[in-house]
Amino acid sequence: MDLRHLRYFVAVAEELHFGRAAERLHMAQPPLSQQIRQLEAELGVELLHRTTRRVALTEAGRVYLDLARGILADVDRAAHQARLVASGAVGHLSLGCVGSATYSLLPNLSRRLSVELPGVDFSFRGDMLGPDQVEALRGGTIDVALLRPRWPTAPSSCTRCAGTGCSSPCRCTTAWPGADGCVPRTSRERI
Amino acid sequence: MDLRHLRYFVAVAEELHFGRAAERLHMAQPPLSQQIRQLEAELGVELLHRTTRRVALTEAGRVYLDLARGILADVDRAAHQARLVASGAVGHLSLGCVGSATYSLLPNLSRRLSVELPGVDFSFRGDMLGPDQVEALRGGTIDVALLRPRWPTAPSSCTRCAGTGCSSPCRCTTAWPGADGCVPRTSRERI
DNA sequence: TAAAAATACTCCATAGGTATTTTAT
DNA sequence: ATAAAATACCTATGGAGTATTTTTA
Repeated sequence: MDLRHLRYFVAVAEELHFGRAAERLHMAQPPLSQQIRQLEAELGVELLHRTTRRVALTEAGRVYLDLARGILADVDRAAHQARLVASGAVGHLSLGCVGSATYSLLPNLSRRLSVELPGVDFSFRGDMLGPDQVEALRGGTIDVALLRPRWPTAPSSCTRCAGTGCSSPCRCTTAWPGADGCVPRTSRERI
Repeated sequence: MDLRHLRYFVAVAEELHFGRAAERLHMAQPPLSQQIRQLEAELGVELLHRTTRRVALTEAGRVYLDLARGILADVDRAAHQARLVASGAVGHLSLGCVGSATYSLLPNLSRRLSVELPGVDFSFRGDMLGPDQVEALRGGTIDVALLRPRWPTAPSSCTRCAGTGCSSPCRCTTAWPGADGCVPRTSRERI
């Protein structure tokens, strides 16, 4: 059973004439007759009652025509939907957010995202720690992490941040005396 | 685009492994890869992100998987439904009924039909004349006509029934003297 | 290095075409 | 007598198989 069978059947059922249906399908009449017979054989049901002079839908044919049309439309819709999701216009997106930005940044961000990407269903998780967000990103729990970037060359020997990057007031003066100020850009600057 | 593409994609998406999916589909791995590539090309969408070591659904793939499963289920349901209708267990049936039986016979009949064929949606037209029922049968307005059978050899020269058959009290004594009683079986007897 | 997907090719099943016959009006 | 579906047979596209290469963890 193929979509081809459904397409052919719909054409014949709409034309009620194998010749015209074949023309509409850009094919010859005999293979069309064959495919319809094949469909009926697979279903074990006569969909079209035909003499050489008249083609008519059976009751089962009428019901199947309706369902076949729906299926063909669904196939098109599915393709369209997949393209929409791939383009990013619709879908789900989960954002993780570090504690300090949860109440300052997130409300405005979420409002603006909803306007710019109305097809996307956003979910936000606030008050997450940096390492937890990395973990969640890896595991797929969140798609986007909002966190402070680690100071590029911050060493794990830093006694204050242990290499994960220091937050605003810290300049690593005691922890990392060699650095010329460990002040990361804030999340706000990145957006 | 074929149902084959959907079936193959569902198998790969469920196994997340081309080799195992091919095995499940009783085919070799290379043609399966080809068909998936072909599906993706037709959609213009990457459904599966794959390296040689890992196969993962994309977001679009997840959405399409859901829709594809639904479509495949609908195809099966449509076949099943067509078989049910062809078997007579479900569908529509329209009965025409002659005037005299409309109030005596029809109520019991409809009640019993609803019980015996619960899947069938009956509609009844009462108070129809014999010739109108024949007309409606031919035109497909009704599927079954309930009427009095014409007396097998009743001549159209009968001045009472004009050949359509006489009703109960008539014995054609004046109209058709040669006959030995023109008493048709009643509709009740036929059921 | 090994497991697994991709590539390259070959083959054959079957969808589709052509010619003809059958059938119902 | 004619229009249209069915039948018979042929062709060729493309789906599936086998062997091999490529890739990444």
